[in-house]
Amino acid sequence: MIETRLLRQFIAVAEELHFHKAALRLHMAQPALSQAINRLEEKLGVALLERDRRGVRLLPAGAAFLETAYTVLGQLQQGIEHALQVSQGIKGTLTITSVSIAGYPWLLDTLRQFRLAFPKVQLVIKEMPSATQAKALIGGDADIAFLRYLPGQADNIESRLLLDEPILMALSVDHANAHEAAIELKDFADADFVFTPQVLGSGYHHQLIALCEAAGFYPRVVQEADQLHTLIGLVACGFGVALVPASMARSMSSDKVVFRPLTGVSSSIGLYLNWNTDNPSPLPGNFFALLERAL
Amino acid sequence: MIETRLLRQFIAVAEELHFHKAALRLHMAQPALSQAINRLEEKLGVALLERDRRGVRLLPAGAAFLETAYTVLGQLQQGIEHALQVSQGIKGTLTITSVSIAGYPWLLDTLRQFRLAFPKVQLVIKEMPSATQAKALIGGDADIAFLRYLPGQADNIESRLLLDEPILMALSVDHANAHEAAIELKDFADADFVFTPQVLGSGYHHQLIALCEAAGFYPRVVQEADQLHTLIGLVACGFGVALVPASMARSMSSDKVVFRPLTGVSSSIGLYLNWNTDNPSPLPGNFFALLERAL
DNA sequence: TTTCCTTACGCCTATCGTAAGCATA
DNA sequence: TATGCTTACGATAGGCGTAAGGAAA
Repeated sequence: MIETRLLRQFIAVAEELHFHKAALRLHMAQPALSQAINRLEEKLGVALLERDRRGVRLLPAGAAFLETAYTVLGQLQQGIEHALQVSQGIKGTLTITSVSIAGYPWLLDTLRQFRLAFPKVQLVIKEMPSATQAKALIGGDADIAFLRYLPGQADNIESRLLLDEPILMALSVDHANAHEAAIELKDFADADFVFTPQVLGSGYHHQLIALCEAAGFYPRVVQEADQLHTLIGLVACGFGVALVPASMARSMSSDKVVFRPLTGVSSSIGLYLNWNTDNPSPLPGNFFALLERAL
Repeated sequence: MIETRLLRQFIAVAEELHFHKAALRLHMAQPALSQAINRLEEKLGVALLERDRRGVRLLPAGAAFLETAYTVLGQLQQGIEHALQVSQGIKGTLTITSVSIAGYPWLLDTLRQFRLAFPKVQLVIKEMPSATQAKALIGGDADIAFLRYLPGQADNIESRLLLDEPILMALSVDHANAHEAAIELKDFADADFVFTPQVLGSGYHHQLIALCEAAGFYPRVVQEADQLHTLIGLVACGFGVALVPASMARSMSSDKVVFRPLTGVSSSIGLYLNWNTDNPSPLPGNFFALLERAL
């Protein structure tokens, strides 16, 4: 196969068009360079240079291969530098999954700071349900996950509770209870609920169901939707009421929906930061350092 | 420096994620491969792989460098094939210069056939005055030139007379002599002429002046223009008359201009095919083979 | 005779293979 | 004990240098 040493030797000869001068540049003896170029031509199966009394000239194939030599060596050099920067966390891709980000200004702020601090790092941000996030994290498709529950089992996943936020009842402004300052959950035993779907392993869904059961009823779900902001939309349209984290109230202000705290039940839901301890990338660490300051 | 052998060895390990299997693929002993990868990592100054009890895994820098290894080897392979095709005349660039091509259907036909026969060859066609063509040919900026005279001197330029065409007088249809079947040149001693400019070394211009002098006068030039078809335009507008090769009459039919043969003088002008015998490209030869059949 | 590339041939060192070492399950 | 990577060390061959060869001006 063609070694890069041969490419460098060919470049020297092609640029000097003089074996002796090229050999000087390469700090080697001229006959050895002749041999090297002969080897190269033999390996390629094409004559690259024409040598005669008038000197050395590039043949068309030689001119074409010179371009190749330049690009190959250039790309290799670039690749080396790229790999160095990746190892230092200057370049690379950081994939972050999260539940709806809009409710957490400190997270948006950290993302913005990260982009400023590491402009060459491509930030991939994916909003998805907690269960999907957990799979992505374990599968190596995500580096950092902001989700609703502790994934449990997998021993290479580490978690940290970032915050514990109250659960609010979202009501249409037209709802009978819309003007009460606080809500008694048990008053909603017969209400129509809109809910996120029950996905296997979705701690969020389970927590809300458990909350209702503690209040003495099992919620009647009239409509499901994946995204919390879709739920809010459904509430606004009068489909029913919804239980949502307090952060939603901050990000989804609407004149058709009101958010009311619950009384009589201990109702809160956590937001957990999760990461894979086997992930060898230095990028999550860099991100955590910025996150620490924003919290 | 990083040799391509190291790249291939790294690719094998990165794909197998198992030193022994990779060594088998490379037909070498496993310890030697360990050493090779260690050398690579040392040369790069970055760890590419993580080896421990659980096996071998790619570090982020390793994943990045794997991409580099693929592209570098791929580009090298492509470059080798490209050089081969260039040497065979399948790929490359063929630059042809010519006087106005429109009058020579066989030339257009050959160009079309060449494109069909060698679709990967980029045909560069430049129309320019003969003197400029000669310079381009000597300077290596053109491979083949169709021009009006023998460039002389330069001993690495070879010429061939392709055809010798009559010179016609172009007249406005309103001209007094427009309805004569043939023209006596000496009758135009006092006529207004439009002419190509006198460029140093332009045999074409000299030939036409000599023609007039043989008829006993020096033409009064009222307007100059570079391009023959511009001259015809000027004739149509009534600027004067012009002497042009017969091929122009074929390509520039106009109801405002008539072309008349000259009587009483031996008037013809050659079209010469010229090429540089030092040109190592196989493309001109391929072109000539097609040209031969079209003539 | 000088210039400049190639051929001939011996030497050297980078790379390889074999064998031993070491950690883990 | 088996697996799998590394270290140690002797063997080898690809590539280099010196010297001679050959063609042209």
